[in-house]
Amino acid sequence: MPDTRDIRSYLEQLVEAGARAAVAAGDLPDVAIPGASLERPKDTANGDFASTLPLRLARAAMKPPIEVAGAIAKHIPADTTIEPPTVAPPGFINFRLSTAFVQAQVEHVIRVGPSFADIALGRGKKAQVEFVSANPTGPLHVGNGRGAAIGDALASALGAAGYTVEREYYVNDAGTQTDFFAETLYARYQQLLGRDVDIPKDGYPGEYMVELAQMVKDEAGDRFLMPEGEPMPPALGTLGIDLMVRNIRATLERFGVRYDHWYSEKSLYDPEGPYERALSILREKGMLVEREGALWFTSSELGEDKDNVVVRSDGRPTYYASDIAYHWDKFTRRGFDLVIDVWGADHHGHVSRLKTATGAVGGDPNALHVLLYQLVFLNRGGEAVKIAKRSGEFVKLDELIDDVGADAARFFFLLRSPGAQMDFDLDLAKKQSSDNPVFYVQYAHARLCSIIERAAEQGLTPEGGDVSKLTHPSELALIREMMRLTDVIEVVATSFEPQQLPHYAMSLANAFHAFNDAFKQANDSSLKVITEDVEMSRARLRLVQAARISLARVLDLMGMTAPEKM
RNA sequence: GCCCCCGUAGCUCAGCGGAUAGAGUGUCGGCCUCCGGAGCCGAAGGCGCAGGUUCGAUUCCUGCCGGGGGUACCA
Repeated sequence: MPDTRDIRSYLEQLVEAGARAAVAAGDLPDVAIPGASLERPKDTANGDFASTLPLRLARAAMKPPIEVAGAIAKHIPADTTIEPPTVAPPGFINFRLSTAFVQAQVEHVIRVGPSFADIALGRGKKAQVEFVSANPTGPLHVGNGRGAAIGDALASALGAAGYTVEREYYVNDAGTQTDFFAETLYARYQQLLGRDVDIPKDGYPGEYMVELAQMVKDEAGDRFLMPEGEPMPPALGTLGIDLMVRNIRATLERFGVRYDHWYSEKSLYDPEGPYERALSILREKGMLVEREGALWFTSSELGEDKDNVVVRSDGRPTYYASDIAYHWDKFTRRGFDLVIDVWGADHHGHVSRLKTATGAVGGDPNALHVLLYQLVFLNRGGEAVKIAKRSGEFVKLDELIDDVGADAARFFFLLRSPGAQMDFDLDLAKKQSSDNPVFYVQYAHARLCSIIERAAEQGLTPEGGDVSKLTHPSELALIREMMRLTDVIEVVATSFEPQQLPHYAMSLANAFHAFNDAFKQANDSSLKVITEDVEMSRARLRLVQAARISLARVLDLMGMTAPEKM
């Protein structure tokens, strides 16, 4: 007997068996069967699953699709998991799961508990999701929050899909921007100590740099102050980066994101490290040439629109070189089977050449997925707010968390597909905080908990409940909605677009609310979970328990809390 | 110029080759002697334009028109 996890493939086998039997019986000409083509009808009136195989087969079989459907349906073996399949124009074969099968899924959910809806898609494979990875030259802004919500949920979904997943933050603690950051910090630091200096032209004008300088001064006094005209002490830059990374890490923890690795860009340049290894591979392949004093990767020979500099004329490696080394490390040294980089859309010009270079140093470009999320346009009551980091004016992720909370912010970010630009009205987000859809979902979870608690006060528990008593349409609809989580996880883990999660969560919460209020609609108190009928109550409590498990699972995948009370 | 993303309900967005295009919010109309109304039920309202592929296109392809982003020896 299949369960929620494998019902789809089970039905596919039934369809294919039916098609083969139809051919064997002479009801269909001997044509190639392209697979069951099973999908979920939008309208539940058409059943739980539908096969469009007849529509695809019609031409080759030289019969109208509806006749093909009839021929196949006739030969689909009788089975306890489904009702007899029906045929619908223009040529669908519709399947409705048997009530007994649907009811049995309540027990399935309770049995597997927190791992409900896990699938085997990525079993035995290692996946890495790298996300946020903002330069540690300033606090995280709202746009970084979108990347954090997307990357973390994606990692969770991949985990549910069977992958061994690592979350990684790539810390840009080397390179040009780091130098500008250090010089700005030193300028601010000198200003605090009474020196009349300007911050560098390409530096970071934000007010937070003054606060950072103040922190340094508080801790170290004037220890980093050099005589006028002398260069700044390198240790100050390192300290500044460390403080910033700590700040970023704290923000992400407030946001509910935990990384497995914080990968230092600087470490790429260790002796015999990824940088040396990756560049030597390119050199051996004859893909590095010197021109105009710089070292170029001849990427145009691999189909890129131009060559790209990997080592500047002053001898320092470019960001591109770092990324080549970094991705060599991901694939060759660490052996990930699937690598996902979550980037802001402003980096999109970099995608193609990164894939090309990754392939050139021995990685698998097809296993590298760069997920671009479009920028977040902030406004306050309709007036645009710039988030350009270097102008110094941006809204911090911390402020957003203060305003609307981590759960609401995450839910909101996930709701939009990464590829769509999103408007975020900060005033509205604050105002809406009580009727934000996030509360709708969490409220459903809290009520599920409170029903179980209320029942327990009356000595009622789900134990021993007989799920075959669950026959009301709202009960069966709720179970069917729970079962759909398996599909959702598969879609997210293969499309890498996590917006399905919040949409599903709302749908599941709605199915619960409808179930929970059914007695009001029908004006029939015997439809309540807790009624005089003890056996009925136990059965419904069993359903409530399973629904709670399902809803908690989606919330967890989205990185949100599942409150027992609100 | 070239490249990428997006034009779906008043607004913010799902839907990614199938049967009557969905949700939230907003508007209108119902439902509390209720296990928490932060709820439920119902109504009105939409695929930028033009071709093409297909049995079938909101979905894939081409062009056009809008909006945004990229096109550094920045990251």
